[in-house]
Amino acid sequence: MIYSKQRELIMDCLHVHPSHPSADELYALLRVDHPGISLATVYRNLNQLVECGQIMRISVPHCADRFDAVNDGHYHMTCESCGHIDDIPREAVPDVCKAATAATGLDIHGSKLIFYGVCNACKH
Amino acid sequence: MIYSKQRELIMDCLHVHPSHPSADELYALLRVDHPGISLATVYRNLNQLVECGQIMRISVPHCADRFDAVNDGHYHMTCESCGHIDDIPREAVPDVCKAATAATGLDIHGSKLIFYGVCNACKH
DNA sequence: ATAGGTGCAAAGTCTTTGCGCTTAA
DNA sequence: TTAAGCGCAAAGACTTTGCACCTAT
Repeated sequence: MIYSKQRELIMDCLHVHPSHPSADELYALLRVDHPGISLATVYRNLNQLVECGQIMRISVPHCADRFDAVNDGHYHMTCESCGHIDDIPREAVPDVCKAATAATGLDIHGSKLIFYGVCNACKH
Repeated sequence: MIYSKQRELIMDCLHVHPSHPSADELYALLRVDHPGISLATVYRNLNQLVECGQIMRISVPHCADRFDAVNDGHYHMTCESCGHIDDIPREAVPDVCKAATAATGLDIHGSKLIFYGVCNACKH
């Protein structure tokens, strides 16, 4: 993967905004300082960065994908009230793949897990 | 929810085809015997049936939703090779919500979990 | 030099919605 | 009778892609 200024900007932006922005939100953020950047470029680079493991894709059914610069296998909870996404550490969740493999004998390679709930800000 | 012939047909079709069809696949199946049915009706009824808990929606990121007439909280594995969806019994997987709630103190209401792997037919 | 990246606009996929007509209760 | 459902076609949300130009190596 050869260097590109745009990819660096996207990576930086994700680091500065750990709020799990969507491609669109990222695009809006980037355009402030780089009005020439294109939404297609944002999508293309996000896909590349996910592909090579530098970032993490958060797929919430029926919502735009969100992205996380921290790719350490942690999980996420989406707030049903405000849409905010909380991080849930990896250690908080048992290894479902291992369990399902042991119980079924299936050849399971991975899984996607997303939690739904109410964030602390909305609870109060 | 008042009775509708179309909804009954959709429900029947889902029972006859436990292969977790998508709205489109269901539409194609239904049209064989009921050429007048509309795709919008299929979508509307599937949403209603999910809403009232009669069927289960299977959301695989970046794929059309699939539907399962058996709504007992079991899980699914999508085959990375052929797209086939295997059932994984509820008991095969630990209660991730309880674990995550205990570990984080967050107010977690539910979760979506999908497995990726290779089905037995493709493995051989 | 050339493989890969970019911006733009168009297209693609899946799903929902507005509307006038039909049907269950 | 009237609230709910239907079929149709149009629109919506999100994402990808084709193309001509640009840039890193």
